[in-house]
Amino acid sequence: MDHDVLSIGDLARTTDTKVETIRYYERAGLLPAPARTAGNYRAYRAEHLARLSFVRRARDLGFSLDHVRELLRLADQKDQSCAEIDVIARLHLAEVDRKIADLMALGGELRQIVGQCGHGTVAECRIIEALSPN
Amino acid sequence: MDHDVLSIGDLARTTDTKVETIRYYERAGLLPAPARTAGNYRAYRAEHLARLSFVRRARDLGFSLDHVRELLRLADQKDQSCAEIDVIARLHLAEVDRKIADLMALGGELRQIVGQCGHGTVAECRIIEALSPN
DNA sequence: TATGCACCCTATAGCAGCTATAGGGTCAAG
DNA sequence: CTTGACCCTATAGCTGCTATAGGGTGCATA
Repeated sequence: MDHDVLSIGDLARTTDTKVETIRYYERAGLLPAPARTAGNYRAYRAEHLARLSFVRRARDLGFSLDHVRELLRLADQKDQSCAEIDVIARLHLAEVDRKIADLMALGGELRQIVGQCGHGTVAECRIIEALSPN
Repeated sequence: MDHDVLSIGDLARTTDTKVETIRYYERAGLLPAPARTAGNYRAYRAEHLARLSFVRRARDLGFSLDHVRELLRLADQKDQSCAEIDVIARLHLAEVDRKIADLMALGGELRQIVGQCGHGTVAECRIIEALSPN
């Protein structure tokens, strides 16, 4: 009947996160430890839901847990400049772009290798040849 | 004076691989355990060098250790069809393409978010806003 | 001969970011 | 009063290495 209290399972369903992951985030310092019920169950409130949603969204955007921790800390200082937030986001974007470039180069090489396969025996396989030294 | 025997350090230098990684590959079943010297040092030969080079090349192309193990096994059956090799390579290529697509979508979102930053206070920060629920 | 140094050995723990297990306790419904 | 869904902690596992600790080997030099 406690309408503004959420169990860990409620929170998991609402944010599409596994229960174990939520407990892991707590241990990792991404979520504050909530109050406990008489039976030692975690009792979450709206603020926890907001915070977990923030974490999930940042994770979906590929930020590392370290970056998420930083972003959370900065987000709490409402009167400070958002310069540091901008830096983190730009750094992350640069890394994403770098990863894309790496994967595209790799994909190009792979496509070339795969395209040469003559579907014969292993002895004449161009893929194996491409992987072999000399 | 043993000219066709390589120490683990030699192999490491030649293939640009860390010594620990070579030992790890042996434990992981990617490299056969080589003969040992009187002093219990690993004594590698040309065949090990070739095999490690193959592994490195496959890893550079992003194949998982499981896939590399499979490729090694298949590469040894010279008279079999190379169909399975082709399947592994194509599967991997598909995964690379999928990752690129994911990262591009993510990069697009990030670029939009970063572009909106007005460089004011955290309270008005569009990045934080974009990460926050509601 | 001693000693220093680069190299080698094993075993084990650590990294990210979870996920899965074991072995229990809680709580509401039937 | 038992069943079943949920919750708890602690710990181990995953990938692909990398890094330590605590030793042994082998060669050159003082």
